Amino acid sequence: MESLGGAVSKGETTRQSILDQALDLSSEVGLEGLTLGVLAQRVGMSKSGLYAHFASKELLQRDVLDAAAARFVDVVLVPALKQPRGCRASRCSSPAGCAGAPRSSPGLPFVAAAADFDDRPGLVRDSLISHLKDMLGAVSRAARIAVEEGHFRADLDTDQFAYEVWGQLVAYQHYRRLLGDPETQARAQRAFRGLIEASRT
Amino acid sequence: MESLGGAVSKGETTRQSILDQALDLSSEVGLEGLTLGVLAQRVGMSKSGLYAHFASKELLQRDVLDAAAARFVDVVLVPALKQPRGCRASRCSSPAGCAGAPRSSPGLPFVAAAADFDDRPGLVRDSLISHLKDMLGAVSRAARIAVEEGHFRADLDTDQFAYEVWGQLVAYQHYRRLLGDPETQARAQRAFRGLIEASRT
DNA sequence: TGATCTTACGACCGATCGTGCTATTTTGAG
DNA sequence: CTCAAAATAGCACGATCGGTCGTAAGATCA
Repeated sequence: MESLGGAVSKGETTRQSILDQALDLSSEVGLEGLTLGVLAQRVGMSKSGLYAHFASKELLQRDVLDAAAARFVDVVLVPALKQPRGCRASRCSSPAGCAGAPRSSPGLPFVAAAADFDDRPGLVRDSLISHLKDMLGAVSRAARIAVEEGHFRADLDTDQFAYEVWGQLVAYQHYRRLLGDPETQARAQRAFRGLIEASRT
Repeated sequence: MESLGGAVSKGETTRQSILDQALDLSSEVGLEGLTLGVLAQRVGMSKSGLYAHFASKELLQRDVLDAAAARFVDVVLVPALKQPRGCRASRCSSPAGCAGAPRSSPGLPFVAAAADFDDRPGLVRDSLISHLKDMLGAVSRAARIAVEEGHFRADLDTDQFAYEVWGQLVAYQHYRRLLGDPETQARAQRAFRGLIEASRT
C-alpha cells in the first residue's frame, strides 16, 4: 500500500507518463491516429506492457482527452481567472492565449479530437462533448461577468460569444496547421480583437 | 475512338461513379477514413476492379478532393456570381450558403479533409492547400468588388475578410457535427451577419 | 529472507489495410 | 462476327491494427 500521501505505486507513475506521451503524440497525429504500437515505442516499453494499463484503446483515448482538458484548465483557464475580473473574458478566450506558444498548445489536441470524433459515436465523443460544454460554459460565464461589470454590452448574448470564441480557436488551428502561414497569428489576433470590440459597451 | 462528343468509354463512366460514391462516403467518414474495401462494396464492384482505375489510394484521394472542389464551385460559387454584383460577397461566403442543406453540404468534405491532412504531407495536402487558396482568393475578390461598389468599407482588409469567412465555415461544421445542436444554424447565421455588418460602410 | 502481488514482456491471433499479379469477362472497332 | 483491347474479378502478399494470454521479472511487505 502507499503511505497515504505523495507516494504512488509504480504502476500509476508509468501510467501517468504514458498519458503524457500520448498527449504529446496526439498533438501530432490526432487522437484517432494514436496507435498502441508507436505509443509504446515512444514511451519505451512493449505494446502489451503498455496496454495492460488500460482496458481498451477507447478508454485510453478517453483518459488522454481528460488529461488534455485538465492541462487546458491548468494552463489557460486558471491563470485567466487570476486576472482582474474585468479582463477575464478576453484573457481566457483569446486564441493566442489558448493556442499559446506555437509548440504544444494546450487546446490543440482538443480541436483535433473534435474533428476526428465529430461523427464517431462512443465514449470519446461523449467525453469530448462534455468537456467542450464545460469550456464553453466557462467562457460564457466569464463574458457574463464582463457584462455585469460594464465592460461588455448589456445585451450581449454570452452563449453566442462563447460560440464565436471557440470558432476562432478552431479556425486558427486549422489555418495555422494547414497553411503554415506566419500571417495567421496576426489574422487570428485581429479577428479576435474584432470580436471583443463588437462586444464592448 | 469516341464520336467527338458526349460518348465516353465505359471505364470513364464507372470511374466517375466511383468518384461520386467516394465523395458521399468521405462526407461521412472523412477523406482519411476512406477505404478501398468499403468503397468498392458501396459502388458494387470488387476491390481490385475499383483499384484498377487509380494508380494509388493517394491519387484516388486527390481526385476525390478535386471532385469536391469542382462540386463546390458549381453549387456555391457559380450561383453566387450570378447574383447582382453587390450581393456576391455575402452570398458566396455565407456559411448557410456553403454548408447549405444539412445533408450533403458541398463544403463538408473539404473541411473534414483539412482537419485530417493538415499535418500529413503529400499529394492530398498539396492539392488541398491549392484549392483552399483558390477559394479564399475568390471570396477576397468578391469582397473587393463589394468594396469598389460601396457596399463594404473602403478600408476593409479583404484577405482578412476571407480568413474570417472560412473560419466561420469551419467552426460551423465543427459545431454542427459535434454537438448536433439545432441552435447551431442560428448561431452561425448570427455570427456571419455580424461579420457582414462589421464590413459594411 | 521468503512469499505474494504487481508490472512488464514476447508471442500470437484474427481482421483489415493498400497493393500487386493473373485470369476472366465485357466492350467496341473493323 | 472476330478479335484485340479494355475492364473487372479472384487471389494472395506483407504490413499493421487492436487485443489476448501465459509467464518472467520486479516491487512490497511480513
